[in-house]
Amino acid sequence: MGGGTVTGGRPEGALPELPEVEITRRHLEAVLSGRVLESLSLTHERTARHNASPDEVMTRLQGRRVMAVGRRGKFLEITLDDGQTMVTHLGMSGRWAIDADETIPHTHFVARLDDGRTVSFIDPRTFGFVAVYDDEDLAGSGLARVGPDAWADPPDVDGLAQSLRGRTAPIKALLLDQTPIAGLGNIYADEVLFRAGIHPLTPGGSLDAVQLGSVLGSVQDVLAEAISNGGTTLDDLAYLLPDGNAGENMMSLDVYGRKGEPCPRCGSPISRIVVRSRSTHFCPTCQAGP
DNA sequence: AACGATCCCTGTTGGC
DNA sequence: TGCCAACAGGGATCGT
Repeated sequence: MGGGTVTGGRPEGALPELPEVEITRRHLEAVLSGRVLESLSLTHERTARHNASPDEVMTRLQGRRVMAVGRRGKFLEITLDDGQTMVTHLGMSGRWAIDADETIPHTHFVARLDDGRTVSFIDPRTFGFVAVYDDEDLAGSGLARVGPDAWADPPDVDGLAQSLRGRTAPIKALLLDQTPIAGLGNIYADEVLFRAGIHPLTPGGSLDAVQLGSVLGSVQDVLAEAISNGGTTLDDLAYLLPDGNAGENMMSLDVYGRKGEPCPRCGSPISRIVVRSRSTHFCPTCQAGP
């Protein structure tokens, strides 16, 4: 067990990426849509860091009705009835829980709804946040810099080619950048490149149309599988779905966290390198070097 | 502009 | 056994 550590060559911990955020969105949508936020409790300064203070967040949310729960990349956008938007990001260790025990450690935010239910934000490492924006705030926020959603609004080959043109950074780094395509994190970026047969250090701008098509197809395959499996829980104490269950996608990971294990396609030992300070797993045979 | 480095943060672990 | 440095990573920010 453990958060973000390596044991026996297998990293553990929670890494909320697009599938985990999408599953969270669906749960929150079911509970929040049409409901009024009656009472708020935001008890951690850092969780409110995108606003002036926790008090400001609570005041601006108080009494608002939820109109819609959307998602772009790994950001959740909760549209309110007065034109404001509540934006939340799970960071590394954040999760939303429904009707949870409010004494769970690292519970930084609780909203009680007009039907008596509650939604809680639990985030040990506080990389996540809860923010309230008006339109002007939103335009200057991190959400405004996020590119097309990898699942709901994926770019086509020409669009991706255009955003990668001339880029010399490794494709792994560009997949994590959230600008060319939004929603992939460290796990699924590695899985996508494995399925596409592309070495993670390949300069992004050097990929041809066939390779970009393969990347985009792999993105859809990897995300569809992860969502249908309920997301990836690497650690039964870390990432949990809002209903408290664990995702079952870990068994479907081909390369992430499998350094030294045989490639599921060719049997070569999986390699681990570091790209942009992020652990990167690939098959040296199936993903020939740049 | 593009790219890389640095920082934030905490639970867990491996080394001593 | 116990202490503690090292490690994991998304996004913001800054320097080159």
